[in-house]
Amino acid sequence: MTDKKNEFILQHFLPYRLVNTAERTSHALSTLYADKFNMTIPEWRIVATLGSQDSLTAKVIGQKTQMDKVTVSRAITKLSEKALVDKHKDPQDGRSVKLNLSKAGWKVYKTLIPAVLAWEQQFTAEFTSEEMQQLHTLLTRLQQRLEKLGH
Amino acid sequence: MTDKKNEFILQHFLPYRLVNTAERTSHALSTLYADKFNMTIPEWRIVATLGSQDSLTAKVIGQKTQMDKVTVSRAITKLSEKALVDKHKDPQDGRSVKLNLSKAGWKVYKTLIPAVLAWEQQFTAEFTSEEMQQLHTLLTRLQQRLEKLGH
DNA sequence: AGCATTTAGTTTCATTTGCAACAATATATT
DNA sequence: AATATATTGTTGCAAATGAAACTAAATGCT
Repeated sequence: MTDKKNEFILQHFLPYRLVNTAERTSHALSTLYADKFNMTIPEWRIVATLGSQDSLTAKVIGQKTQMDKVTVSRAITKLSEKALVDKHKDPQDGRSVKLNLSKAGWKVYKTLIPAVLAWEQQFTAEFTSEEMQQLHTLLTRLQQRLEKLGH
Repeated sequence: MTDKKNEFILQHFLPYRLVNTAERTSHALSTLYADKFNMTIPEWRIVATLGSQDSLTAKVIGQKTQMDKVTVSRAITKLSEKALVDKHKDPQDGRSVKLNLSKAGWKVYKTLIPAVLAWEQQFTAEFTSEEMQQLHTLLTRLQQRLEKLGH
């Protein structure tokens, strides 16, 4: 009988499982904003962020969404080209650009939010609210742990 | 007083939280195989997979690791160039290639596994085994849910 | 056997991504 | 005030990625 005690199984390895679940979730969700609105993840995140709080700079959006400034910059350029966000210079700081959802951007936002919330509802339909609470707590603790380990 | 009940907050949205936690975890872990061994995620996954079960085809590896066949193909090419895996034609099927870790591949595997397990240990150090069990169960159920929803 | 269909893996192409270098502006130091 | 340093955002470049087209081999069908 071979010794299985020390065997490493990728499919049981937490980082792999996290990434795999996240990727599949993300891909499933993306059909909502990609198929209908031809938006990428960064674009969706920016629209979602500006929807809750208007007039943010690219920098702040990067901090809030944890995205690289290059990613944010490029997504903003696209959203601006699509006329979903308006850019206007910050009078306080000539380097910054303040961003707002345009009328069309708000329309997309107001369509998208119910859709993603409905999807999340479906996704978590079999979880009790205690289990959801558990899941969120565990994710928070993992993130805190990452920070403690320097990431 | 503004109505906050229906406000959408990206940072509380489960898919975002999953992806964010996973990305950060993955990035943290990648220092182990990227910095020292100059390996990508697909390469690491393939080495890890071949370490537990030898003589697999690219197709099987793709199924086990949930990676695209293109990704697998390219990672195998690189691993083969680096002489970490040996390719040899399947005598049963001329289209398939059977893959094995080379001597050097095993050496990398034997170095990497303890390192990633140690890292996982650190990462989850503050979780009780019940909490780990909970987390794994929740991830499994999310994945089952994704499948049920067609993903 | 001969032809169509499926399958394993590779290549091509277009897109995404991140790091590093950069330009423009703001802040700190002297 | 002048110069150095830091910060915001963009661009260039190189690597990673995935969809679709492709090659070669195997299987199914007549």
